[in-house]
Amino acid sequence: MPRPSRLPVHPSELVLKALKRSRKPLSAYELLEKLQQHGVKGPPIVYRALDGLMQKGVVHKIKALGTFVACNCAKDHHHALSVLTVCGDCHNVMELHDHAIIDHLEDLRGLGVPLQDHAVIELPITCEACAK
Amino acid sequence: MPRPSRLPVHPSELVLKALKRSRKPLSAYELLEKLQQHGVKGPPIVYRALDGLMQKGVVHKIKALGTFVACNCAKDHHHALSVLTVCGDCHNVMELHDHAIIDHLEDLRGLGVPLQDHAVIELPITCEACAK
DNA sequence: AAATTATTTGTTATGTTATAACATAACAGT
DNA sequence: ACTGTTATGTTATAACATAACAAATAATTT
Repeated sequence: MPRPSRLPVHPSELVLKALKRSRKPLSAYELLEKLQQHGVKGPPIVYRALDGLMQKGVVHKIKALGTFVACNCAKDHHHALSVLTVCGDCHNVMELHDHAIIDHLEDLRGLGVPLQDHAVIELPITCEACAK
Repeated sequence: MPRPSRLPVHPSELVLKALKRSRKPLSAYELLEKLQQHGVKGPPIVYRALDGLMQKGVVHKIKALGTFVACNCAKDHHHALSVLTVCGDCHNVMELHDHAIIDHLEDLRGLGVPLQDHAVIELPITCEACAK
């Protein structure tokens, strides 16, 4: 039996690039499908890559949908908090960078809510397009 | 009003009671297991009951955990917004009834965020016990 | 450098959460 | 009681996630 070969490119690079190319959030299995052509074989590889990227804060999980997005912040720009809107109708996701909003949510700490560092807050909305 | 069911008791009653009895959020499959003795046979019955209860606003889904809780508000007390804290460590969930916090989150609308009616906002926290 | 150990990466199998698809029973209006 | 509609029951499967193990790389000791 031939020895199994390692992947030519590191999984987390592949995953991050795929997420950046995608305009919408992707599920782990959508990522897997896309990356199979690059030799990625199973879910654990994708999930481990996602875990690492989430710890670095460059990828967020959308819990409402079970999908993942690349953070589209400027590279060296670290929020204490990430804020995502999720439309309940069309499931579109947007990351908000408006500091008025981010700071407003940070203010919850002052009201006694011990928010996690680098917390990701999902706001269930009805987007303008779906409101009509 | 739900329609009579072939089961001795209507599924949504069974589900709601089970959730109220439980001190912690339950998954649909935990509910199923508990309710099998009452004749509930499959996941869809549980999920449909949960959907109905969520529409009425008496049950919330914790998306971060894939579990469900009974709203412990006063019966006739309807929030425009529900706020849950979820500890990332111990996964404890609490529903907040502090109006300072609820109103603060409502204020997001004034900042241009078209929050859904009866939106459920999950706040990722580290609870006091786990902070140590 | 070789041997030892720890860590990471790859793979298989399985666990968990949720819904599709279809069948049947209850109600409303005729 | 027939028929259309909707709620409910059932089976099967889709979608999401991780446990457990194997193999390879990296780090550490000798």
